[in-house]
Amino acid sequence: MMASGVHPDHNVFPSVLKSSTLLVDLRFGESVHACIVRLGFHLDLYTNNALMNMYAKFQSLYMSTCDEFYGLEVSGGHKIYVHEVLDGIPERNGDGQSKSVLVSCNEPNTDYRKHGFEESVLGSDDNGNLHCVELPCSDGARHVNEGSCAKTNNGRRLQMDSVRKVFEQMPTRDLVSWNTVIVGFARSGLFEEALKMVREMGNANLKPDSFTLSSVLPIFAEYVDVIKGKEIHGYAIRQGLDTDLFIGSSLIDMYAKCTQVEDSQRVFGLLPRRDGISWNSIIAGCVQNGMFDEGLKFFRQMLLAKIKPRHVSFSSIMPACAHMTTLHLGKQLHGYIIRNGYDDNVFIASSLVDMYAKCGNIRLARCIFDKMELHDMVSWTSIIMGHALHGYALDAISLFEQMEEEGVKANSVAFVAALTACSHAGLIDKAWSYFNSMTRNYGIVPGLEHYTAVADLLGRAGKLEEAYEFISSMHIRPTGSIWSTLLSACRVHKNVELAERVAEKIFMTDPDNTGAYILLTNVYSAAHRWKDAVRLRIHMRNKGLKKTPACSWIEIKNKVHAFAAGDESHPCYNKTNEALNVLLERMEREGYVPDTKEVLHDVEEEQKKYLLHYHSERLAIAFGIISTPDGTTIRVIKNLRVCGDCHTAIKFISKIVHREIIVRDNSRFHHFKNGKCSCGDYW
DNA sequence: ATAGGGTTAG
Repeated sequence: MMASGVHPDHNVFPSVLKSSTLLVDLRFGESVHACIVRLGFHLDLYTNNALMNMYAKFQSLYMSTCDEFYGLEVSGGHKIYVHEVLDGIPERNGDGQSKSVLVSCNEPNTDYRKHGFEESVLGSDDNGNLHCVELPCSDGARHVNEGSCAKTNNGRRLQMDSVRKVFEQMPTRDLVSWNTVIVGFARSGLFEEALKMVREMGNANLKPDSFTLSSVLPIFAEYVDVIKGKEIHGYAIRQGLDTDLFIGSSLIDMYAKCTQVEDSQRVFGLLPRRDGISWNSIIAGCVQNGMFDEGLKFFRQMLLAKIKPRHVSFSSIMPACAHMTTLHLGKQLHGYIIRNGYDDNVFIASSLVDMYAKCGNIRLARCIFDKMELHDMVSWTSIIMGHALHGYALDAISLFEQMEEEGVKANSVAFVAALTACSHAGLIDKAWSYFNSMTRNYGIVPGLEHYTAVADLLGRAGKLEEAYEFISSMHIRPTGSIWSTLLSACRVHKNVELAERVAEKIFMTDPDNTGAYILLTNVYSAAHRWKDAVRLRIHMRNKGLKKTPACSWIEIKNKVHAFAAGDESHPCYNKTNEALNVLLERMEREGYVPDTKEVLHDVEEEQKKYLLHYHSERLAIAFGIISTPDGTTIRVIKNLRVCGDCHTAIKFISKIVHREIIVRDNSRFHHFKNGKCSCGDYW
């Protein structure tokens, strides 16, 4: 059209700009922008709105490829967002050891010095929300590394500056103009600037509409600020917008991210109409809050409502299968995923890798991982954690190294996986090197998970005092759960004195911790301190604390079977029992001597043997053996730690029946084959 | 010309 000499009118440019947006062609868009200015259409409302939309889309596209955009997690659920590295600001010390960075935090009045930044050199900027602080770049720079800043600097803000410039030179602005800018800021993580625009919009006598609200709500979801989120909800109700489909799903998501799933459900229940996204918001909301059954229930209801699951639905629901270790469900979903051609999606593939690993099939997990075209940090982390979970520490470590070679930068979760691998294999030196490198070179602040992995490792390796010191010197308050890992190590290494000290720590914050009582009782029994063991049992009974019976599950032909010691309700109980007796006889002939030390002393020795032998995992294994004569792998899911005697017993069983037996306890899978376990005697 | 939901963590 231009070549033929016809002059474009103001209707042309919005379409052309939309094309450059969809073609992801920034340079073309910029030349169209030049053309607009040259022809004098830069005062046209629609054209300007389209221009801003284009620049904002490029900005969010850039942000979605930039992992560091979310910034740094600091304690208490807060995050520091690194916005950009400022050039041209004189370094205070002049020794090249610091860099000025623009940051903000979702916690007001943050003392950045606490998080490894030097004191603020400029204070807040004119927005009142961004802070210019100095980042020491020496070895002491624990919280940000230069790489993340440099990457951030390349694209961050540049396109949003263009949006702002267009916005400022507009003669008139309508709701769409404001909404476009607000969405742009919100999706680029410049939350405070987005909120500031909402306030200014009110000053310009424009009322936020459904577009505004559904763009602003995700900010409060990210901030985990349910108070502000509720204010928006209230405003939506007053405007009669609370049943809007878009606002509805952002409300569901906001409440769920603030752990108030009941409110999510209420909002969902009041929606007059539901599409795939509203369904997915409620499903994801349940799953993210650990309500797996509820999530599955909604997933089924969605299918019944004839809403076709979208690819997002699968990555939302898969973690439910992973956590509940329902392999048959996961497999069914996998089938659906393949039939719909969703299997090339990174989110879905990663969730499948995780699901198969958690359900005990690391080979399939690896197979899916190897078939993926692109590996991102999450898929790497899933497969590393999978190998760690199965005790294949060396594979996990070599995968971690491969990840780094391919230029994928580890984040704090990836380090949890690496440290967990080390912990399960007793690789102390390797673990320390990861831990130190993480804090020094990656700027990651160790969280509870990292500390737990290291403490667990030290404990398992018998370095009990060192573990005690390590936990005591953490920069965050130790929780009952991290002390529990040490208590359990005290049981393994039979250290009564330390066990008492550790249990004391646990009871200080959680006097009703049943697990801790049981562990301590076991320690006393193993040390023949019967009186103490009994005293503790009586104390527990007086407090009304009951031991939850150990339970094991096994999946045979798509059906889950549960076994608990002393529970005779399974239809095949008698046959299972018989099989177990035959097994015990053969085991004893092979040299198995039951370790009855931790069983209560007031039981006859012969009876102790049987109490031990009718442990839930052995019932499940016996059932697995008689139900699958074809010799396939037996996979048992157990809800407690596999104790020392179980470990020995299952080794014998695997040798006698010549089968691979995989047993999962709370923390990992043990692979038994030919009388050996993948984790050796190091359990 | 503008809007909402997803994968990894003892």
